[in-house]
This record gives sequence, C-alpha cells and structure tokens, in this order.
Amino acid sequence: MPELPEVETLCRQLKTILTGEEILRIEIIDSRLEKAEELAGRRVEAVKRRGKFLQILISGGLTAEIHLRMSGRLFWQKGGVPRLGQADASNKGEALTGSGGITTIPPVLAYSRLLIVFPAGTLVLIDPRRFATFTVKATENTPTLVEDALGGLSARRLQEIARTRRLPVKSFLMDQRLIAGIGNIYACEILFAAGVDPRRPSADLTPVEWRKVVKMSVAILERAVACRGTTVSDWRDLFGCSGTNQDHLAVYARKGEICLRCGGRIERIVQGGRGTWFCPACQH
DNA sequence: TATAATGTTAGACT
DNA sequence: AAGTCTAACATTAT
Repeated sequence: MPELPEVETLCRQLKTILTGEEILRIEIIDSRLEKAEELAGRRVEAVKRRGKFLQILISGGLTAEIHLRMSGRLFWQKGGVPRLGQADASNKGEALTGSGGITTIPPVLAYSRLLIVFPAGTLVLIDPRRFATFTVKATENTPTLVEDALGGLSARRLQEIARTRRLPVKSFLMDQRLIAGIGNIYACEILFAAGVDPRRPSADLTPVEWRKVVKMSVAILERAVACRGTTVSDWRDLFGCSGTNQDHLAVYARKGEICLRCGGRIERIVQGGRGTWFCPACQH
C-alpha cells in the first residue's frame, strides 16, 4: 500500500510521538513476525525512513525495521494499554475480546498483527494480507548504497545505470535496488508528467528525458508528501486520516478517461504483473 | 467465479 | 555472470 510519500508521512508522525519514549512491551499477534522481547524497557532514539522502510532506532544499538508491503498500515492508539485476550494469526479483531476472556480496552482493530506498547499509547500494525515485515537487528551505520528517490537523485547516475538495461523504464523506476521509494502509483504519474512511454527500454531514454524523469519524480513525490499520501483505497496516516494526493492523480486508475494534457484516452496495460496506466497519445 | 489490489523476492531462463 | 521474467506469498473487494 504505501510508497515513499506514505512512509514519509508515517515517519514524520512517528517521530513526533515516539522520540524519547520507552517501549513497555511488544505483542506479536501474527506468529510469522519475529519475536522482539528484547525491546522492552528501551527507548526510541529516532525514527527514519529508507526508501519504503521505516526504521525505529532504539537505545542499546538496536533498530526495528518495518516494511508495510501491500496492505500494511500503522495506527497510533492513544491512551490505555490494550490487553491481549487470545492471539492467533487469523485474528480479525474479535479474537482479542473472545475466548481469552479478557476484554480489550480500547478495542484492538481488526487484522492487528503487532502491538508496540508505550506509556502514552500503542503503535498497532494492521495487515490483512500479512505481507508486512518486522525485523530487529543491530543498528548499522553503513551508508545506503541505493539512492532514495527524494535523496538528491542524479539524472546522469540513472542514465549510467540504465545504459545497459532493456527492461521497461516503468519497471526500472520501481526497482528498489536501483532507486528506493517509487511504487506503482507514482511510477505511472511520474512517467505521465515526464511525457515518457512506460514501455520504453530504459537504455533508450535520452539525457534530456532522464532529466525530465528526475525532475518530475521529485515534484510528484514532494507534492504527495505535502498531501500526506494518496488514498485511493485504504491508505490512512498514523491517526487514521486520508491523504489528499488522489486529487492530483493524472493517470493512475483512470483507464478509458480523458487525458488531462492532450484529450486522448488513458489506457491500462500490464507490466511485470502490475497495472500501468498511461496516455499513448502524449507519452512517447 | 475470475480478476485486481499502493510490494518484494526466489527461482528459472536467457 | 548478469539481466529479465514469472510465480508465489495471503486476503479482500468488485
């Protein structure tokens, strides 16, 4: 669900409420997530984003890393400490108030997979599809090898990497090993804004086109951050609020509709198993 | 009932 | 060997 702007939104909000706070305990509700009891009693020192990863730096040299993948969400549940009744991987919410005999106050949301409990409230990981990951490891200071899409992207650098690549430029933009942070919505929007056909082999883009792609990446992503993300289905921020960037979408999920730039028709194709929306009339 | 959904990755191919 | 493609992961909504 979340791409760079959504993760950045969560990162900023988490920073304001978690920095300096003590972790009381961790509840793993979905057993596929790794146990992390060693975090109890430690404090949050910082919250960072790296591409689509959220990193919570914790005292004693540990980092908890969360990736929300397709359906993961994070919520801040203010106030009282929730108590677990029964925890199982198929939790749809009611398990927490059911046969365990302990009523959860306030009620834990459906599809809760992980709780990180603080004195002031609880951070809840919600994830219907259970693709999200949660890992704890020693904090490392290795500089990131991959350029963040909002970390000073260089057109020259991208062109250099793309020089030997035949894969479609849309797949190139979404490859997290090449650029960190861009997903399906923003890849479509960036290429539309740059006027570049998503099917073009990466190596064929001219320097002028790469500059345009980089410029539009920054513009599109920064606006999306300012809008606190794109809510087309279920994205919500830490406090349950929708973003507003969906009001700025030009092509994503607009199959058959009129192109806002040239009046042509928006088409949908499939690339790498993902939907791609674009205007064949004005993206070349 | 079939398809698609804001993501990544292991394994198969080339 | 490195680049590219597909299926798989798990679940819901249309």
